[in-house]
Amino acid sequence: MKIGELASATATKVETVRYYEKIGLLPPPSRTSANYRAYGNDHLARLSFIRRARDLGFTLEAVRELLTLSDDKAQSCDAVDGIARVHLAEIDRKVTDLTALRGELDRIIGSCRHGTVAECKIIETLAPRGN
Amino acid sequence: MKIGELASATATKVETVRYYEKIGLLPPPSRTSANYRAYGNDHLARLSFIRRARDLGFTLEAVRELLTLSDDKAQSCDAVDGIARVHLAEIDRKVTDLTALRGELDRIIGSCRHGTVAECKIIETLAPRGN
DNA sequence: TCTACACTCTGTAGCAACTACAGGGTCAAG
DNA sequence: CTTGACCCTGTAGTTGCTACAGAGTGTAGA
Repeated sequence: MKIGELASATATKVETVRYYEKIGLLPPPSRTSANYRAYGNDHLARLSFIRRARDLGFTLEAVRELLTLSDDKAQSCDAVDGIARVHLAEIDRKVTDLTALRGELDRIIGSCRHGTVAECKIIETLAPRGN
Repeated sequence: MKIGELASATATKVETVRYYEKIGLLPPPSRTSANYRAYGNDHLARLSFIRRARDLGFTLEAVRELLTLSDDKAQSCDAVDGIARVHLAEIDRKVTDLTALRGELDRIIGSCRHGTVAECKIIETLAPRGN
């Protein structure tokens, strides 16, 4: 499989595949005589794993750990569970923050009377001291 | 006012203040004989505005536009309102995405039976083809 | 007066996670 | 035999800072 095929099979850009190789997330494949990368099914599986984890919002560092863990089949699953739980907590924090932000922004926008900038409540809110 | 005072008055790092100057968000202040930056109240007001907008999640590009708009007091407030609404929509999108993500991650974590990695449902979910 | 320490200066490099070239080489179809 | 789609390497850009390095300055205490 050439890099373009691998990329489209995993909805990844070609540059991203090369990037993953460069940072050691995807092992370097063998090369054709023309120096093209030649991928096998193991690469496809690994890249699918990476993409799926990324889609779930895991950082590349977390993905790296998950990959390492998934290679040691005999080990306990708890480390995997731990990484996922930390990530879940992080998402919860972000949702909370964004929701609070959303509320404030909504309030500010609601105060807009569509007059001139001089009377603009949005600008006023941003510059509490009258600017 | 020296840069350190301005920075602590606005809960900003000194490097960030210099960065805002470099990208043209904060006008270059006059200098003391020792080449130290000397800020006035206008700088304080402008930096406060920037920080507040950043806290509300506006990008620096949006902040730049808001600053430009706030300088033209006679203009209509609608452009300001528009920027804020676009930003609100963006936040809504993020919250929606994160909430969906959260649900999926929660489901995955809930399926963990705390056995070995070989039977790990989390890993299995990430690598649909059995890895 | 000396000296220690906190502050300031410029300039550059680093972070995450890609993305986008530039400037070349390769391959298959028509 | 040429056109176009691919592939290669390497570097620089993105956002919004943050962290140095290596220098100068200002001030308070001994």
